[in-house]
Parts: sequence; C-alpha cells; structure tokens
Amino acid sequence: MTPKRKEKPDKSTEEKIMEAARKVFSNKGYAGTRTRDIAEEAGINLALVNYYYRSKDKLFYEVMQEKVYQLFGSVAPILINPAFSLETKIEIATETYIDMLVDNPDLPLLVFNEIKNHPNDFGAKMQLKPMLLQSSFFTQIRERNNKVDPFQFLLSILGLIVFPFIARPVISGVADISKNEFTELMKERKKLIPYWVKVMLDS
Amino acid sequence: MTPKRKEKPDKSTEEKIMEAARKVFSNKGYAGTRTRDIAEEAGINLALVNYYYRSKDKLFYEVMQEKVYQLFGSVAPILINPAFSLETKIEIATETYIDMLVDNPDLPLLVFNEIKNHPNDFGAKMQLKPMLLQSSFFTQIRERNNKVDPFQFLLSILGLIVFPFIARPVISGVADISKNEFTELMKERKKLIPYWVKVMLDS
DNA sequence: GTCTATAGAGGGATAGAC
DNA sequence: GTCTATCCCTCTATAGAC
Repeated sequence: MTPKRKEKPDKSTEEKIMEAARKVFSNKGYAGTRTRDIAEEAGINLALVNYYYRSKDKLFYEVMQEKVYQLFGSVAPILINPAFSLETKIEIATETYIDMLVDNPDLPLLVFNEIKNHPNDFGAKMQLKPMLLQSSFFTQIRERNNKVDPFQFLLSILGLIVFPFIARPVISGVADISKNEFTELMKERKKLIPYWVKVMLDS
Repeated sequence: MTPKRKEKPDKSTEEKIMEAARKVFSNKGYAGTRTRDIAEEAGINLALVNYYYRSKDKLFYEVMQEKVYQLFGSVAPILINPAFSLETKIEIATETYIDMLVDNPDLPLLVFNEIKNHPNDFGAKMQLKPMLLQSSFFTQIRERNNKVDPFQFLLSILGLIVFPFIARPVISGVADISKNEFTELMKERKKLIPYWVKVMLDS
C-alpha cells in the first residue's frame, strides 16, 4: 500500500500503446480498427499514438511483424531441426503449437486474413519452397512414405492443429461450447494428432 | 453478331449490385469495403446502392446469409442423411466440399472472419450441439470408434478439407505455388482425405 | 512528453433534377 | 430508375500550447 521508492516506473507510454495495438488489431483487424480505439484501450491521448508510431500503418506493420513470427516462427525451427526424429518433431510441434494457440486463439485468423488483405506487405519474400523441399522434415517424410507428396502431409498436420482455432467463433457461437470446453478439446488433441499423423504416414 | 430481337435484358441493376457486393465483400471484408467500390465494380452509380439496398449493412447482411449457407449448408445435409454409410458420407462430403471450395476459395476466410467480427448477426441461434449429438453421423462414428469424442473427428475432417483454403494466401505468397498447382493439390486431397479419415477412425 | 483543438480527407447516405 | 451534387459525420494526422 505504501508507495515504494524508486520502484520501476509504470509501463512506458510506448509499450502501453503497443500492447493496446496488439489487442485491438487482433480483435478487429486493420480496417476495423480506429486509432481512437487503441488510444482508449491504452488509456492515453490520441495524439500520442502518432507521436510514438508515425501512423496507423506503421504501428500495424510492427504488430504484424510480431504476429507473423509468432504464428510461423515457433514451429518451423522444430520441424527443420535435423536432430529430431520425425515422430519427435510431430509430437513436440503439436504440443508447442497447441499450447501457443490456446494462449493466442485469435492469432491464426488475424494473420491469414491480413496476409490476404496485404499480400505484398507480409508475404516475406523468403523463398520457402526450396527450403521446405530440402528440409529434414520433408526428407524424413519421404523416407517413411514415398507415395504421397510431403507437402500434403504438412498441410494436413497444420490443418489438424490450426483449423479448430479458426473455426472457434463458430464453434462457440453455434455449437455453444464454452471457452473451457474448447480448451479441453484442444488439450486432448495434443495426444490425438501425433497418433493420427503416424497412422496417416504409415497407411 | 447481329443484335437479337427481344433478347432478355441485361442483368437487372439490382442483381449487378448484388454480384459486385459478393465480389468486393469477399475480397476486402466488411470493414475494408467502401460502397463506392461496389458501385464501381457493378458499373453503376453510387446512389443506386442505397436505392436498392437501404444501407451498406443491409447489403452485407444479405451477402453473408448466402455465404454462410454456402459454407455450411452444402455439406451438413450429406453428413446428417441416415441413408448413407459413414464411409460414403465422408467420400461424398469431401468431394463435394473441395469442389465447392475450389470454385470459392475465399469463402471460408470471409465467413469465419466476419462471424468473429459480428458474432450476434450470423451466429444463427440454431442449437447445433443437440442436433449434432443425435445425428446419424455422430452415431456412426461412435459405432466405429468409441474411444474418441466424435466431435474431434468432425473438427479433424473439416480441418483437413478447409484449412488449405484458409492458408492459401500464405501458400501462394510465401511458398510461391501457382493457382493451378494449388488446385491440383486440392484435387489430390479428394482421394487422400477419405482414406486418411478411415485409418484415423480405425486406429 | 502530453494535452487540446482542428485541419483535411474519406466515406455513407440522401435530396432533387431528369 | 438513374444521375449529380452535396450533406455530414468519422477518422487520421498534425499544429501548437503547456
């Protein structure tokens, strides 16, 4: 209760704006967000948004850099790491990804939608195709199943993991499944998906 | 080449606006669309949009009614129909759904995103949960596999089918896969997915 | 750094002529 | 039914006081 001396100051205004921006952009997307919403959410004055981040565009761009990395950067290193066996990769990636998505359920819908709306801004010019084809992940898949294009397995694994989070607004709205029930279902999938992927690979 | 007498007239203005609205809303979403975009796309005057559809909101609502039905209404009847065996259901539903999505690749991202943004407008108050639980689809799944919640299988089947279309902007942008290549991958999935679902069910 | 006030553009909607 | 012109509110961004 007593004020502490020389306590570290409140979060800086800059950081307050950034946090508010993350939240509001995630909820409403770029076009649906007003800088006023961000200022209000941050509890600061509208003019400060432009003082710290020159424009709505620039602020959005910074937020999206983070979000894109969060969505793709957390799993790619696991799949690419040659030290892991294929099964280990799938188990760790599934667990890591679902845990992250339970904490950030709006992330996939935001990122996929905004990449569609601003294809030139976040389409990160990195040529993924050659990297993928040469990755240990694809090599391991080919060794285990040479009948199916490895890219089909990648799409399927991601679909099994990510799709429920994209459909979540429908799942809770239409099938009235509570937030907790949804989380439980997703946790259950951490065991189901690696198992299913194995039988798919061996089929 | 010679003009035909009494040929049926051009599409009505009302229909031209509706078609333009479908296109522009699908591309840019509700918040990103300007009524001016729709008028221009339709090749008509801005004022006519409001003349025929009292407001942007009303026009959007009409478009979304269609889109929601298109996304959910085309497959649900197949899965619920007790006349089909489980395997037949999965085969027909997969084929039907992928064919429809190849023709309407933006549909899932639009619908999931706008339902998230307007949860009270399209959350169609129909209580899906009890309908699902009693459906022949769920019953058949339970008969075949009593170890896993049938809802997990439904989520997985939909994920396998729908996710690639949601990720498509990333797939073409980052992995530079052409439109034709993408379509070919999806056609291949019409055979892969039913097969995979069977081994998942029997695992 | 933070505020108030406002410029200036954009966009939904309508009045009114034809 | 269709057009032009315009109203009017909202929103981004900035000027300028403190």
